[in-house]
Amino acid sequence: MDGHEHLDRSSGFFYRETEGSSAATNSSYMNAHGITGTCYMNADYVNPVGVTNPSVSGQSSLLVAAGVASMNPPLQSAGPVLSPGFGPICSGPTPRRASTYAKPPYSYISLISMAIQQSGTKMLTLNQIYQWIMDLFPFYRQNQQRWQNSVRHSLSFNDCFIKVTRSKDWPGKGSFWALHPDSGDMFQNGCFLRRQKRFRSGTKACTDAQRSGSGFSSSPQSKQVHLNPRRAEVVPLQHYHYQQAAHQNLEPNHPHCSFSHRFSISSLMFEQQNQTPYLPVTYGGDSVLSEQNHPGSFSH
DNA sequence: GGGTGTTTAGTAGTCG
DNA sequence: CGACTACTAAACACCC
Repeated sequence: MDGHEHLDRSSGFFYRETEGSSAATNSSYMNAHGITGTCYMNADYVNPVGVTNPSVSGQSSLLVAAGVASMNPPLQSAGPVLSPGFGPICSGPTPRRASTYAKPPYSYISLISMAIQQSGTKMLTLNQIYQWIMDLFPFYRQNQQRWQNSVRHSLSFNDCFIKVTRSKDWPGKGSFWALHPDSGDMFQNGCFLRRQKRFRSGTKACTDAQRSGSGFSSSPQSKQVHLNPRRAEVVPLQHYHYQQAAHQNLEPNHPHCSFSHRFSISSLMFEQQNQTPYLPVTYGGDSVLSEQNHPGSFSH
């Protein structure tokens, strides 16, 4: 954190201290209650700066569905900041333009999960995850060393992420990272704001047999699988993820998910499939999604 | 050498 | 209040 920006994980709101305010953590909560600071809602997370490709609308719809952003964030609005379709979120006394980007209300685990899930191959390299996060959330274009360290830590530390090592036939830097097949119910109601429970590999029902025949061979003592690009091109795991997601918490009609949360991946997928084609955002010619079928071709 | 991956430690917020 | 979760920092090893 910057020491000036604070996330209220319970509400999903992000608070920014006014200039000159103390960096002490206590003051942030005074701000959160509207005493001295300004409350920003989701529409402030993504800024169109650097977005020049009109195809961004597709991604915008996805983000709006997630409650993340409008591509026209009310940075200069004088009244209460509105969340798209959800009414006033916070009515701080002196809303002011954000000098920097607000931190998204997602944990790193959420961000990584979203990046992986929305990728065509359901697995990304570390650098691809970095890029996805930075492309969607300008906040993360700063202090990269700090949050990228946290991302690496999250990938290693959390059992919900599995490392897919490259085969010798597929050389390159770094491994691919995928979601554990049984990690689908981590997020309450599919909401990415906060995990319902921590995924632990000890509870996993995914066996080596499930992975066998899919191009993956599992290392029994680690959360590592091996990718054989000749054999399966990760498609089976991809399907497995889709089915897992669709029939677990990601399905709006699932008994454990009686509503479609606006921060849920189901909302993202619904928007993507039924409203606006999910076109890649292009920054400097690099496409976030253009390499969906070519995970190894993503380079920056 | 830089990127990647692992691990440990400390701190803080959330939840039951 | 304790357990859990998340974030951050740091150190270290490995690999391309």
